Amino acid sequence: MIGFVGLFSYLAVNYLEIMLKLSVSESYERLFAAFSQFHPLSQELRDAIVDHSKLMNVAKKQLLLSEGEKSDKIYFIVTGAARIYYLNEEGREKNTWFLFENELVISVHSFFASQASFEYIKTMEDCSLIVLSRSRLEQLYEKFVSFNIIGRKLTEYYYIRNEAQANSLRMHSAKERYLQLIALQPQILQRVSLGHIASYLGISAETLSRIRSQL
Amino acid sequence: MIGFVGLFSYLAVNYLEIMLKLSVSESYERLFAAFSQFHPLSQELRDAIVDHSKLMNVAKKQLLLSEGEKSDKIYFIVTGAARIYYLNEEGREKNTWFLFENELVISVHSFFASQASFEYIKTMEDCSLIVLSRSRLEQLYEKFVSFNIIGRKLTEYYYIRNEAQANSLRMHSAKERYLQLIALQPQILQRVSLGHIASYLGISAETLSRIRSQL
DNA sequence: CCCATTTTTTGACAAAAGTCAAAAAATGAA
DNA sequence: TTCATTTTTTGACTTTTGTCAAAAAATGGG
Repeated sequence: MIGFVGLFSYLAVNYLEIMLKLSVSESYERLFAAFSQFHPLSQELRDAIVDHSKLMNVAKKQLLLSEGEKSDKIYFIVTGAARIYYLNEEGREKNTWFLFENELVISVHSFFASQASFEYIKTMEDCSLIVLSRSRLEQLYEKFVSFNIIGRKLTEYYYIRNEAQANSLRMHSAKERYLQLIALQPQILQRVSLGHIASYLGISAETLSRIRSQL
Repeated sequence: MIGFVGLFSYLAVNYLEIMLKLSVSESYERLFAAFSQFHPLSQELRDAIVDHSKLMNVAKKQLLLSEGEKSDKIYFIVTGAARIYYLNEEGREKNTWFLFENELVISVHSFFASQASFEYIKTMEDCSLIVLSRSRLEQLYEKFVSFNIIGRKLTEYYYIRNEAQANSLRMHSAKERYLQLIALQPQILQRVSLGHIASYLGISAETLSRIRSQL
């Protein structure tokens, strides 16, 4: 009897996963939707993007980039979540970004400047990702000049977010940063542990716990 | 006798200023040199940039942007220096960037996102600036699609710098940030007061003074 | 459902940096 | 050069956040 229940729940989980899994074309539709917010994409460009990239599934807690490597891939998260972190002097992980579905993931310093990375990228959940190598991306920029419009605007968009985060670290106390986070991204609390959130906010887990207890 | 000395030194200063002042074409050559590091510029594009922009001289301590305004101009510093700052809750100026010759100046949040600015831009020295409005810049992007390549790469370049600064604030102590600054930009100490540098490093002037005294 | 593992909380104390006030030093306009 | 103004330094004390250790709570694989 227990065997049957076990088998049933196993099948049910797989069924759920199949239900949640997007087809290849649905996945690319999401990428194109994200890109076309900035500038329309020709069918030819869409086809070239599909040709040059690949869709892959990655389990949770898998490294997409390690310190010392050169980041030569850009990821679009179709489903799932990832985080970017570095190791401080004592070897503790410090998160700098959390990224979710419909967002692009790179290590900025490493990818844009072709330098060895000082940061790590790791999935936080099972992910479906569209992966494009740096060289393939550059080929697309060369072949489709108007793709540079999208590239420019996407870069501007992530730049703004980066600035906002940097300014938040400069301008606000730990408590204000936490309140800002739950006001602007409340879903993050459902998907990310408090320890990870604390390091993202630039504070210790203990300090975050104390901030939360006095609210 | 004192009158003559005074007159002489007055003339000498003016002579120096004239010597240092660049002609219009020399000024634009500097802009083009900065841009062509990323991608060659056609003569047609160069002409259009000259047509769409203007060269202006601004005295030191003049505001280029105030809080609440929409930043709709991008500045290229031909000569001089500027700083970006915001006012904290107590109304104190906090510097976020120092910018010098051959660098572009915008308020990222305001310019890219067309939002009212929370920051100020002020010259720190007499400046010679090339000014381009946002709408003119967009016209250039539309008319010269390949200009988007330059725009994209420039945005990537400043994005990297912004990330590096944000990471420096996150990863290093006040003392480390100061040592990094004098290692990487020693000239900054000659041109910017310690009070301004302290707020740029995210510390009080007193803390910077103590860091310096114990070196 | 259970137990090992991970995460979060709490307490006591330490370290880093801020604040305020006053003195010292540097700057710059007449 | 001189004097007023601005900038920098110094001392005493406070605040914020970090660290270490241990307990409590939550999670998740078998």
